[in-house]
Amino acid sequence: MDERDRIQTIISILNETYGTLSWWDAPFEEVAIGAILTQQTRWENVEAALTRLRSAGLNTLSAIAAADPADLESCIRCTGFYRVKSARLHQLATFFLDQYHEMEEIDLIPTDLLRRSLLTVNGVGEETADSILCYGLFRETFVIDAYTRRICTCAGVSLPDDQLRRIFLSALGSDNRLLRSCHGQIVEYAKEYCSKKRCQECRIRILHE
DNA sequence: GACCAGGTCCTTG
DNA sequence: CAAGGACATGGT
Repeated sequence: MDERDRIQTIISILNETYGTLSWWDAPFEEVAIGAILTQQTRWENVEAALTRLRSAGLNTLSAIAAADPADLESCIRCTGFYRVKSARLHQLATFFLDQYHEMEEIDLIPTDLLRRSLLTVNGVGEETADSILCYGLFRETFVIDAYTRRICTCAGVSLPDDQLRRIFLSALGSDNRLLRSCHGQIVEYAKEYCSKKRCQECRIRILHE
């Protein structure tokens, strides 16, 4: 059983377990903000920060670009790394506002070009870029994060991120709905079955044989 | 009180 | 280039 087969099997097990998932359904700007805030951070803490940002009227890119850093920091403190993240939010916001004036302009940019462009923003790495592209802009890409790696390792697949991404993409096809569903399934499954203590119940582990 | 969380950047060897 | 550290709060 090669890497590709194992990943195909992972996908089948996830589909049997959850069916198609609707996951991280949020407006583009909140996806972009959340993608930065969730770096190395539990989602519950990100939710709390998003709530604070909304109350403060700082849940849009233009508001963030114009905000006093201290205000931004106080809203996102609960996500940790708040000084770094405040700077990253500001950089991402000004990137979008400087480069594109309307969403229609963004929609015209091919995905790989937009991806490379996002990666030039300080504070935006591969995972953050793919999250914004996949969940915020409905593009054809796939998110490789700690959960994806953990599940793959469980299945006996250890490959560099870029190869994992290629294999998942070719296995899943170009439907954005399926791409986001699969990554959502991975997160749900990893949280439920691949935590430190109960990795025994993980069906994906069987692929080791 | 240690240890980890849906990363990324910068500095060293 | 690989490895190691910094960034920081909140939950187990």
